[in-house]
Amino acid sequence: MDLTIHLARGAQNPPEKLMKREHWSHGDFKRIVREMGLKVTCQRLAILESLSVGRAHVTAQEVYESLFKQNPEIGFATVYRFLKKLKNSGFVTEVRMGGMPARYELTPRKHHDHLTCSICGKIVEFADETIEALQLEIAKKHKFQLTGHLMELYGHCETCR
Amino acid sequence: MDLTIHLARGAQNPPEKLMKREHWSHGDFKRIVREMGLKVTCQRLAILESLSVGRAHVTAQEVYESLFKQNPEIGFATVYRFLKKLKNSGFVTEVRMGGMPARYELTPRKHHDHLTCSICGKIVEFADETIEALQLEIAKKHKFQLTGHLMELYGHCETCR
DNA sequence: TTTGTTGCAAAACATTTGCACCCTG
DNA sequence: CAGGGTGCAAATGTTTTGCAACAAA
Repeated sequence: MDLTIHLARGAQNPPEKLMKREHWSHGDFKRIVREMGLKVTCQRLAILESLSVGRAHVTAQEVYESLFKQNPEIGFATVYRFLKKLKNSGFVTEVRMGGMPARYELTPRKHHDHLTCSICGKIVEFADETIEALQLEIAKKHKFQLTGHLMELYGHCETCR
Repeated sequence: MDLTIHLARGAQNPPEKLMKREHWSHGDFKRIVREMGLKVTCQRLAILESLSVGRAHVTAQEVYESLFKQNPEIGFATVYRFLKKLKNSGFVTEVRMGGMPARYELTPRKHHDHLTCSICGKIVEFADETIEALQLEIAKKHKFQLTGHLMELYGHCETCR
């Protein structure tokens, strides 16, 4: 049973020292790829670059298109393949909304959940200590050891109402 | 952008009197279809029948296959089309796990969320008023009108630890 | 009779995979 | 130079749609 997709927190976490930085340099990206036991290629660096500069929550297609504009010598298979590896290593987090294409973000240093407008797709990040605590309690009550959770709120944003 | 699939609660709810029953008769199904403003056909009744007897959380393909065995005169387009209408009317709830095909169940009468063991797959249902209230507050703070939510907790159950 | 519904086949869509070539380590 | 990584194209799997025939109201 593979539930890693759901783990907004939990799952494997990347090494602390790499996740501490707020902004990323070319060198960090190389280190990340090596850390994963993979070969460093310019495509992989470009994918990481693209994830770090654009706005969060991009689809694989969006990553591919933004890279294609700069250098048409890239295939979407590479994007999908590397994104999947990044997800499995915990460096990126995959978020899915219904039947929509998956969206990716560099795994945030501090945990948060999402509030999504179901009309325009706008995403607001939030964190709520109390809810986190209550979740732990619920797990404890049922004698579960909590390893992760998924919480997404859906609604209509101010401009779409 | 359609996210109604996520609405574990919220969205349009079916008329109370129809949701009160624990078991369904042929007559109930007819009433449900009429309630939705649609024509009553044997395909639609068969789909509802299939949802009510089998185990919960079936895929559209599973519904189609089970109906096809009894009567090969049915197309999957019909299943998908009616399932979507049932979902929009709130009579069935769609659940998605990662990239897997959508699964459907007759909308449960009382709202709950799930605590899942990621080792053995055991599912515990729970409801927490406080969390529900906090979610409403979070939405309000960001000027969203909350229409639904998705909350799944993952962990290891007592026996799997 | 009128309008909604059906099955079929084809399209749409996101994602994965096979393969010959290429590049990193 | 060995083994992974790449782009391309084709395959996959789910869901949607166009359409002519058809059936419920």
